Amino acid sequence: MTTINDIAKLANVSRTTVSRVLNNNGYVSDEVRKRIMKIVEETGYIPSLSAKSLRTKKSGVIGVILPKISTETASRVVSGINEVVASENFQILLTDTELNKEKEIEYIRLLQSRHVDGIILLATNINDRLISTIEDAALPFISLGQDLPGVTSIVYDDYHASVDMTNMLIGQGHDKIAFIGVGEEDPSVGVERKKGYFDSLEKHQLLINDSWIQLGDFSIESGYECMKKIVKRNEDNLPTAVFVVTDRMAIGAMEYLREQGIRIPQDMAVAGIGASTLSQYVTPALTTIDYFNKEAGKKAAQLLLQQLKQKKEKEKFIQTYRLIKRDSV
Amino acid sequence: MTTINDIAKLANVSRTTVSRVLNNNGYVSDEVRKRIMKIVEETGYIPSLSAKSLRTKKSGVIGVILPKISTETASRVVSGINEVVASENFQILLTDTELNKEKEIEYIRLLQSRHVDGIILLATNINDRLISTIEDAALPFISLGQDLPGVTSIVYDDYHASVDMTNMLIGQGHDKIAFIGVGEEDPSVGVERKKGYFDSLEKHQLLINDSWIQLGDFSIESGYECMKKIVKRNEDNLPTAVFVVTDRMAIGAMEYLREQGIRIPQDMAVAGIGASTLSQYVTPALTTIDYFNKEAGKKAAQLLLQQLKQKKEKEKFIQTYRLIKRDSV
DNA sequence: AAATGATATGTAATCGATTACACACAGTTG
DNA sequence: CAACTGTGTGTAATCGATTACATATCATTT
Repeated sequence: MTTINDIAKLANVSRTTVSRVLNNNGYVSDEVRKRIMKIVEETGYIPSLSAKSLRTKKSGVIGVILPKISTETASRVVSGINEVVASENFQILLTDTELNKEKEIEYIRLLQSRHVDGIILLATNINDRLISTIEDAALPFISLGQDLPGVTSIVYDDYHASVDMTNMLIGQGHDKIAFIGVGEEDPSVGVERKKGYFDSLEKHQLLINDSWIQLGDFSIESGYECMKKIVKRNEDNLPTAVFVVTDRMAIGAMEYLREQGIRIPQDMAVAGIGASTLSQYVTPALTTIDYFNKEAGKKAAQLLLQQLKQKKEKEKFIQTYRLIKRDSV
Repeated sequence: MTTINDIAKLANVSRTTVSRVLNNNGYVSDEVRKRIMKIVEETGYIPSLSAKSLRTKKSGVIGVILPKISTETASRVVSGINEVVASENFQILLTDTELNKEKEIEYIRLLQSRHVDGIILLATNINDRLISTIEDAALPFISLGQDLPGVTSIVYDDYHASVDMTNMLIGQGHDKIAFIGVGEEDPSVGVERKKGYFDSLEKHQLLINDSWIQLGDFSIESGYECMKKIVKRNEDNLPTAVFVVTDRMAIGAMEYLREQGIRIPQDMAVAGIGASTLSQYVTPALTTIDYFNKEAGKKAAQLLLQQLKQKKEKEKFIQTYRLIKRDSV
C-alpha cells in the first residue's frame, strides 16, 4: 500500500504539503500541486480513511439500524437515506437487529465504536435502556417510526391514518368491520393503529366485537390464519369488511377469502396499510395507505446531515400519508 | 471520549495490559483483569475501531456494492449476506451504483480506502477497467451475478433456466411464443436469457418472429409497454404465450393483457423469472423461476469469509434454480 | 545453586493521516 | 526602509489503538 509518506518522498516534499494538495487546504504552488497530483495518479494512491478518521474524528459513514433488512419498507427507507447521504459522499453502514431489542443497543455501541458520524434507527419499540444508550452515544441521531424522547424523530401518523381508513369503510356503509393487528410491543403498528380503529368505531357508535379482532405477526401467513379464525368464528354472521394493519397480512387475508369463495369486495371489503408494490398488483387491487417511506428516509437523512453541521434541539416530524382507494373496497 | 489510556491510568497499569485484557491476549493476572474490566464497565469505554483498524489493517467490515438498492433481489441477497457475516461479527458497508458503471469502480476504490476486509459485488456488466480495478484493490472479492475473470464468482444459470422455461411452454403445446427481454449490456439477463429462448425455439424448429420480441428496461411499466407493442403488431395473429425475463416486467405485461380482456392463461400464457413475492400473489399467480437469491447471498458471504482466512484461487459457482409452475401458464 | 520456563507487566515504535506552529521569502504600504 | 501581509513549505505532535521486545518475579528442574 502506498501511503502519504511514499507520495511525499517521490515528490520531494513533506507529507504536509501532500495533505494540503489532497484536501485543497492552505497554500500550495501550482507547480508542486501538479507534481504531486501526477504522482498520486501514477501510483494509484488511495488515502487511508481509517487514519483520517482517527485524526479528524469523522468517518463519512452513517450507521443505519434496521429491524429487518428484507422488507419492502426497509428497502425503501434505505434507498431514500442512501440517495441523500450519497450525494454528500457519505456511505451507509448497515445493521439488522432481526427485531431483537438487545441487538438494537449493541449496534448503537458498535456503530459508535466505528466512529460513524450519525445514526438513523428504524425504531420498533421504546425502552429506557435504548434511550439511555442513545444519550450516552452523544451522536447525531434520528429515530424513524417511533417518537423517542430526547431524539429527533420522524413518525408516521398511524393513528389518523387508521381513523381515516376506518371512517372510509364506515362511509361505504360497512358497520361490521373486522380487524387484524399486531401485538402491543410495537407502539406504532400495534397500539396506534388499533386505537384509531377503535376510536372511529366508537365515534360512529358501532359495535365492537371481540371475535372480529385477531393479532398476527406481520407475515403473510399470519394474515391468512387471522382471517381464517375470524371467518370460522363468525360463520353465521360474517363482518362485511376487514381492516388489516399491514399490506402483507392483508394479502394473506385475501388469499384465505379467495380460497373460501368469499368475494372481495362484494362479500368482504379488505383494506391494508403500507402501499406495497404487492398491494397494487394483487387482484383485486388492495386499498391501502401510502406512508411515503422513501421520502421518510430522505427526510431522516436530511435531518441527520443538518445535525452534523450544527447540533439541534429534539424535533418531532409527522410524515404525511395518503389513502389509496382501490378495488378491494 | 474515554480512551485506552484513560483506562490504563485509572487502573494503574500500562495501556498494553489493558489491550491484553480487552483482546484476551497474553498473560494478565486475574486481579488486574478484574480491576480493568470493572473500570471499563464503569466508564462505558468503547474502543476506537478506527485506531484498531489503522494498526491491524482489518476493519471487520464487508463492502457490498449493489446495482440498485430497492429491489427485491438486492434486498434478499443483502439479507443473506448479512445473516452470514453478522454471525462472525462483521458489518456491511452498503453502496448503490444506481446502475452506473463509473460508480462501480469509484466505490471499489472507496471501499478499499475504508479498509474493508472484502467486497461483494452484485455485478451487472463486465468491462476491463472494472476487472483491473478489482485486481489493483487486491482484496478478497466475490462477484455475484456475472462471471468476472480472475474473480471468484457465483452466477445464476440464466441460460438453462431460460431454456427450461421455454421448453416447458413448448411442452404445453405453445408454438407462438413472444419474448420480452432487456438490452445486451447486461450479459446475464440481456444475453443469456435471450439465448436460451432462441436456442429452445430453434431446437424445436419453431418460428422466430421479430415482431414477437421486445426489449424493456426492468420496470413494470416497460413490461406493460412491450406487451402492448407485441399485441398491437400481431392483432390478427397473437402469440399464445409470452416469456418475460423478469417478474416485474411480466407483471406489467399481465396488466396490459387484463386491460385488453386477453385472458391468462387461456388466450395467452405468461412466464417470468425471479420468484418475486409479487409473482406469488398476482392473479393468476405467475409461473416463474426461483434463483434462491438469499441463498446466493449467503454463499457469497461464506466464500468471502473463507477467502479472508486464506487466499484462494478463483472459483466459479453456479447457483441452482427452480421452475415454479403456477396458474399463468 | 544455577538454569529454565511460565507468568505478569511495561517501554516504545508503529499504523497513516491532519494540523498548529514556525519560518522564509516575496511584494506592498505608509 | 521598516513593518506588514500574503504565499509557500516544513517540523513535529497527535489521534487511539497493537505488538515486538525487554524486564522482573517466581516456581520448577537438573
